[in-house]
Amino acid sequence: MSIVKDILKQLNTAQQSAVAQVKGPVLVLAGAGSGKTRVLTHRLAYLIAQEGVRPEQILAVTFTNKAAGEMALRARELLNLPAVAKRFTGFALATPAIGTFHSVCARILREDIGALGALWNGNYTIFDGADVRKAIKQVLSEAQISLTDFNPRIIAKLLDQAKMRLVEPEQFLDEFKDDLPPPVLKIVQQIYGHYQNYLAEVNALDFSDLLFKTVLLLRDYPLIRQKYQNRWQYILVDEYQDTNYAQYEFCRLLAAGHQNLFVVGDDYQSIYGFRGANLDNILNFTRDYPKTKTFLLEQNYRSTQSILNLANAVIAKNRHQNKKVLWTENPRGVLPQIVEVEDERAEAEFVISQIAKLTGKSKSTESEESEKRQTQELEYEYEDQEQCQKPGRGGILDRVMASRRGERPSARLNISRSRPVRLDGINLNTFVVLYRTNAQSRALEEVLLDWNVPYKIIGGVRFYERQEIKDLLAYLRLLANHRDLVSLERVINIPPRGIGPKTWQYLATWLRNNNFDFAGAKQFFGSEVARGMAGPAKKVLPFFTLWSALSGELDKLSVAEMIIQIAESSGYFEHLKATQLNFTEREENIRELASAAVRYSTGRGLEALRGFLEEIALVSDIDSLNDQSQALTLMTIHSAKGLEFETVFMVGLEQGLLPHASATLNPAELEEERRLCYVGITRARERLYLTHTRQRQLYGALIYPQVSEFVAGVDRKIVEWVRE
DNA sequence: TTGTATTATATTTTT
DNA sequence: TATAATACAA
Ligand SMILES: Nc1ncnc2c1ncn2[C@@H]1O[C@H](COP(=O)(O)OP(=O)(O)OP(=O)(O)O)[C@@H](O)[C@H]1O
Repeated sequence: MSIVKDILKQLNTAQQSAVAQVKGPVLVLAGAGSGKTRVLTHRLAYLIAQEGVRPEQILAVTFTNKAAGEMALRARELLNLPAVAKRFTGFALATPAIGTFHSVCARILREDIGALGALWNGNYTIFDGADVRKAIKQVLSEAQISLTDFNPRIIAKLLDQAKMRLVEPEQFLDEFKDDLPPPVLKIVQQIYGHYQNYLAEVNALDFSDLLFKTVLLLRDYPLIRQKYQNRWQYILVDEYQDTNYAQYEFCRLLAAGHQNLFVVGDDYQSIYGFRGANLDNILNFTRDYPKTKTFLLEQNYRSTQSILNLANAVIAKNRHQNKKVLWTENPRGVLPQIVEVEDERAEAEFVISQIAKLTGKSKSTESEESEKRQTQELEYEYEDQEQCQKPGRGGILDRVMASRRGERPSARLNISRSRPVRLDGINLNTFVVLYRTNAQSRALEEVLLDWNVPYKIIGGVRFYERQEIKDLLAYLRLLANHRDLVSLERVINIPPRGIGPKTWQYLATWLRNNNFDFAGAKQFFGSEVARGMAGPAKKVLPFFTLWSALSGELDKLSVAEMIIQIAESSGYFEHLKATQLNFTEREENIRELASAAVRYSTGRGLEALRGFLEEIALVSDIDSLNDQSQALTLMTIHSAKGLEFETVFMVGLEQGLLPHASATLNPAELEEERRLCYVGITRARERLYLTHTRQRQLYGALIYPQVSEFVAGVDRKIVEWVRE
């Protein structure tokens, strides 16, 4: 069969053997850029084309939604199927289930959470961190526990850890006795129990619950377990080194029968320890699955020899890891540079001037020298320029950034050595700036703005976290799940209806005592008002009238229409106009939310609404990254996982930043920081610049950092040390 | 109840 | 340094 041949043709022999190992557990353990993701994608296609596996029998788990989309697209290409724009939105026939752990679990729970016998149903709301903290506060105040003694942030973190370790409230005392002193332990356990009850009452789940509850379903309910074990005969998992215990159990339970579990990963790249990732999942895979066939991929296709040399030198200092060989046939390339600059602004200016030099837009002598050093790969950058001129349709974030950039389509630069340089016509997408903390993006942003360089920031304050967006989403969430008290509290007085804490307490209690009967509430408060009763009834009645009108229209309107309908009929737009100086911008954002809804689906009713809300709850900023919009991308090293760029700038290579100050004492955390450094370095295909400053503004104070211990003292044969 | 002013507080990475 | 929590006046 020629399709199968084509699939295998694009792989080396080691990759081919891994792809063709159809049955049983398979571990692909390999370094950065060795084609792990490629192997996973090709295996997906291979199973269908060669083995005749029905697509819907395959589950592929990726680390981001974006990776899921790309994998689906690539697999269809390999199978000669026409591309479809549609995303994976359910467990459809004739398509494999491809998604993140969270999105796959969210869908399982939509179908089956009712089986748990608690108050949750398929319309559940997904709580983000802010919602969780509000819920915890509510629980604390009900239990009369002092907020100052038990910081909701810290509680949230503990409960998150518990769930990632599959610890239920009853087991909390045993499992966390080494982590907390006894009196605290006892109280946190109580809070945990109350919190879970509260979530059930308001029909909500937090991020960790998505996995936690799914694993409980699979573990304790044989019929459900069998259903999914039969549904997915083949399970593929990318980035396995960053799975936590709950995810490990999820895979183990699903694969328990057929054992067709195919995982790929790189222990050098485990960087999500703070999210419960357990390196031992991958290191002990062969012990947990004795029949495992292991494949090592040792050829790197991404980076130049010079970049790999540095990467290997950095990671060699770690102890808790498998030894791996990584080589490449790629050209030696230019040496990575470690550049010392004055401060964080100079850091940003270095990035800009270096881009100008590399793309030959500068006439300065330095740039000619550096041009001479370049390898021939630069050529195709120029070819790409023309095609990439038009700014892409892009996601929400692109639009937001574009509007922030204003009307200036081209970038005019003044390099510090005074010659004006234009950066237009340059494909900025081949560059990326990586940093350890989001806060570092601020200085970069300022300088880029000064110099009119188009940029986009991944992470930080996200579009969906803007106030007006959260307000509108709260209305939508309430329509999908009217028990969601956290959303109700948010919108009950927006726009202002004269409802403060007292009336809110009264209303919340009434609803909880009356089974969240909104129709009943409207009647009850209506009759109170009719009887001429003063007090809360008069204030809350308009809200219930609004709610009943909106929910009556749910089936008639698309999500986008509903968004506008809410903003208009609730008086939200007017409220913005009356109270906000930048109300046009905020109104624009709301209309942009509506466009996002259209892009998701034009369907009507609860089903469409639920899907849209789920999508929004689970998107990460990185999902909006596309290569069409012409802008320099800035992101954390964490977000860059799995990506590659021709030129990478890593900024802030300093003690205290990378490794981060909070990790320098603990050897395990220090190793994770070093892996983070390794991940950053190995994103680069051709050129790599690591910068560090002589002085930097940190939390208001001026500090004089040392160069990062990860690169300090690296041989001049491996890196070029530069002082600006 | 609402809006503003002051003060405290924590500043790593994210689904 | 920013944001959140709190206090107080209108
Ligand atoms: N056999 C091959 N022939 C040519 N190019 C390949 C081959 N295998 C992988 N590549 C290329 O190497 C690069 C890295 O591949 P991929 O992203 O799959 O690696 P990875 O191991 O998942 O990397 P990482 O662990 O860093 O995320 C990609 O550009 C890919 O197209």
